[in-house]
Amino acid sequence: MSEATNQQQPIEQLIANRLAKLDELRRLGVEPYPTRYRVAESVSDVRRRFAGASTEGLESDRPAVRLAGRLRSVRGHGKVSFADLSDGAEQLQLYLRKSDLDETSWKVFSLLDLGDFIGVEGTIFRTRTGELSVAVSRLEVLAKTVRPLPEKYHGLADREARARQRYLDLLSNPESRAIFETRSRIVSGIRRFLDGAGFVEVETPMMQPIPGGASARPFETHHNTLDLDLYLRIAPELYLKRLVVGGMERVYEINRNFRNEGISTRHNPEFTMLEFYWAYADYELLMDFTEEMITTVAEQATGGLVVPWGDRTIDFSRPWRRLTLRDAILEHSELTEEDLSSRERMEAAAERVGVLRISERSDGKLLEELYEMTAEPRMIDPTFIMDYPRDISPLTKSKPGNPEVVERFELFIGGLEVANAYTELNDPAEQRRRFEEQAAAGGGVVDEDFLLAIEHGMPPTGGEGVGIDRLVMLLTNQQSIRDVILFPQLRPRDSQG
RNA sequence: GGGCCGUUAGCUCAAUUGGCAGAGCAAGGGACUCUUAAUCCCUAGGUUGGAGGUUCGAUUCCUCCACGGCUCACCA
Repeated sequence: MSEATNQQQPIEQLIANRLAKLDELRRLGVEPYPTRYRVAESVSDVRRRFAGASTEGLESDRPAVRLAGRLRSVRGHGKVSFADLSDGAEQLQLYLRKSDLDETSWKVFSLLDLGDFIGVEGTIFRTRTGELSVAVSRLEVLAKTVRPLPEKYHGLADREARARQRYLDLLSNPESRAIFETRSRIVSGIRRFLDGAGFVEVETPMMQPIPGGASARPFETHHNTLDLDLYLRIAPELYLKRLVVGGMERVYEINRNFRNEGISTRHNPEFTMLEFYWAYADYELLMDFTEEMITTVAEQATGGLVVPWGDRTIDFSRPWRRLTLRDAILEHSELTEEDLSSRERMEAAAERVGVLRISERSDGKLLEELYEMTAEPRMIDPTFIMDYPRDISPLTKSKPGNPEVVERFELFIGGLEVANAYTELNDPAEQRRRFEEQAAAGGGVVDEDFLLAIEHGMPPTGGEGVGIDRLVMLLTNQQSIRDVILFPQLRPRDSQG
């Protein structure tokens, strides 16, 4: 047996060592995976409870605690040992003295490995150096860990492993855990804000017969019983508007969208979007509302309004700049009014700034491309870019007196598109013309069911989508969307290893 | 999908011009009753991502493949 063990690969040997201890525990009559171990408080709770307790106070009180957690490190000194117990968020030092423990507990301790879950009973005290610690009197195994964890000091650095085995990343990299805790605060902060403003949270179909509300390529699936092709939604927009028709004047949904496009530092095939619709609002009101919502959430999540972003900072302080798409181009590039004055001049300008496949782009798309190639990366502090071309905004109401420009804004922060909002088109005849225009240009089908809904009357409405993943990136200073999504899409690993 | 870069022990990282593949942590054995990246002594651990090629000799050079990172394209 031991000869065979020596032939094994290193990781197999490390596992064998742990399995041997597990067997030894069982021989001693100790169950390595007991059914339950109830505790009244966590390691973090105890740290908080005794944070201000003095050495002398603890010495006289000797408060008893019962705790469970994962063993993260051990510093042995012969007949005494120090160890760190973690609840995933915080650690507490354990102090184990052979003379203070029953024989089984001391023996069990010697059979532990880093990463094992244990339960301890003991009293709280401070060591000579002032470290809050538990003088352990009783110790139990709660779950044996049979594989070694990443190294304690450097944690897990390999980016692939961090994404594939997120549990190891969370365990060994506190910064990573902090990102996802902040993400949770952002999402709950948004819910609190919208609930407080009288919005109702709803859930609309993920599987749609016609993928609408955006123009990305959808993922396709099929329902067998109905023998029906379905698409994972690329946006919830057209369903949320049906709810506005139905009298839900303030609705929102925070959920996944799916787009079958490329993967990049700012795109994941499934991503989280907030969409909200507000009857009798328009895009100007939405700008005010968005400033308030995001500054509120940013402050809750980060504690301030000026946050680091790479080697720069983002200042979320209000008011945020608002400028039209045209003005943004003129202000942030060498281009002039002249360059935007005709199709020919725009094409020449597009050529100069490096836009590709110019001839395939509509006039409106060309203008947006010019913006993206010049001004967009420079929008670091929050900026509303308003008044988009009609032909790239088929669900948006035109500006009064100017049918070629629509009441639409996008919000840019840190060079990222974070939100997209419109004064919603609610004229069913005009909506039909826009759908037909899109269809003729190869951009999807006319959604008759949606038209049927708004023919029953949709009030004037403002609607907005906010990319939650990107907002989290901005508020946690992460340059890749993969680092703010727990399980980003990756290629399956070759099973051959 | 294209271009560039990367992949070395369980983890974090070294390795000169193509010349015996190393360290720290973790692991195993030993010492140690206030340490905290504990310390000290000893031991073991490698198909250098995979498959080919060049060479007396390949972690190193070449080709292909896998996965990842960055970037470009796609994403009204």
